[in-house]
Amino acid sequence: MARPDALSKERIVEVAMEILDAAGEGALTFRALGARLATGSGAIYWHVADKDELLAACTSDVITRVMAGVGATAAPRAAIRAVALGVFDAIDAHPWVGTQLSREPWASPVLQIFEGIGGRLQALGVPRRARFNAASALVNYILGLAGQYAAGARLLPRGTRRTAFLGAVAARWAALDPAAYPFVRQVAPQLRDHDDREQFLAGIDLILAGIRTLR
Amino acid sequence: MARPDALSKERIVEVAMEILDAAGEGALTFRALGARLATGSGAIYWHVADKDELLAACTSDVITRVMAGVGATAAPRAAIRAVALGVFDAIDAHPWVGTQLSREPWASPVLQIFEGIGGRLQALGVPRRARFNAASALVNYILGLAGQYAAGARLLPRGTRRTAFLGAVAARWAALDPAAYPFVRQVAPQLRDHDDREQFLAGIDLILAGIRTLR
DNA sequence: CTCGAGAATGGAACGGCGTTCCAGATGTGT
DNA sequence: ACACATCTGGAACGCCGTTCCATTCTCGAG
Repeated sequence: MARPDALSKERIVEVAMEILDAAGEGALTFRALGARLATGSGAIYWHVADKDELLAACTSDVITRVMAGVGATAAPRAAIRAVALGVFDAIDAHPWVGTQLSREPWASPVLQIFEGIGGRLQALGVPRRARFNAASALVNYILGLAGQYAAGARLLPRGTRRTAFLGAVAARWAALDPAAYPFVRQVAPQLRDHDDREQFLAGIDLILAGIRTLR
Repeated sequence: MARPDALSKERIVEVAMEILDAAGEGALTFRALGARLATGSGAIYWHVADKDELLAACTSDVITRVMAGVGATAAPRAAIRAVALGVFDAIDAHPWVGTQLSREPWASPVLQIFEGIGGRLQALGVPRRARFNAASALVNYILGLAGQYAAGARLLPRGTRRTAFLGAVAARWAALDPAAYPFVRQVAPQLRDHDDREQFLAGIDLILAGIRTLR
């Protein structure tokens, strides 16, 4: 043991995240990983059970850091917003995290988010019975965005300006059948100009406003 | 043309849905499809561009039927709930729809849902400027559930009782570190006994309550 | 009625994937 | 120094989506 170039789960996860960030989810294969680590794919399996475990470890890494960053924000409303924004920013920086969160919602990262949000609901004055539903609603909303954002990243030709992309989609929306899609046509201009992060936060605030009516 | 056993996109989609419903997303391959249709995989490509298009066609089929079923429900709040529940029930019956919705949120089925919800917001008294965000929040929430439900279906050994499964997860939640997961431990019993559909609807109502504060 | 062109078919072949297998290298305790 | 467990790396397996192409089928023009 203890060769200087030794393989380890940590090193594998580290390189896997580099590949994911640099080239997207499709580029992470055990062969690519082996090449980057100058080894064969078989060696990797000594440290990692399978691809699912590897992706879970990568995701856990990111989300654990996010939750640590939120720390002990005092005000419960601010803390919930901080958790949500932390997750949003993590997905923005690493779109593959979005895929993973919505693909394995029973895994530890989602549980951490659930705890981070649910734990502040009592302080918000939410009655005990309603807390489970309230926390689920917030987490569901976050996971919905996670999947959507990851899908967008999958679609975007690497490096495409997001504004150009939104403009193209907005144009397609505006060209829809007015009889079948009046609402979509109406909001097409807002799609072109909207800010994802702001809209995400507006949704969180909407749910928080709904939660306040439970008191 | 017009042989009695002729292949067609409709027939392919129909059989694909049978496979998806009977054996899950993993079982849908062009080879399996070819076997069921008594043809080779090459013939299928004459009618369908690729697997993505095939899955999109299957999903579109399901969601179009859902939206038609909702029809012209008069009261806007009831209509929004009907759309949401229709989507929920469709995913419950065909979990692969959940995967597909959250994997391709820019595609037509999600747009139909978006229109079906957004179109009623004006009648609900939501100010014009807030409608885009409100509709997005509801759709995001629905897509979050979609992904989660599909993930659950992927995990469940075919035919496992859902209650047994929930009991097992609840037990795992109850066994977590009390210092790190106080909230999750607290709600574990509620997870065991909760009804997915009710909880989903409670989330919709929570967001609708939040939307009402916008008036 | 014939027959050629386009539509449609089906099965072989390609490249790539996750995963398994195993012969060998490497470092450690005795 | 030697046996042994740990660890490595590359070949091989069985799938997958997709492409390719020789063949069959259908129908309208001559």
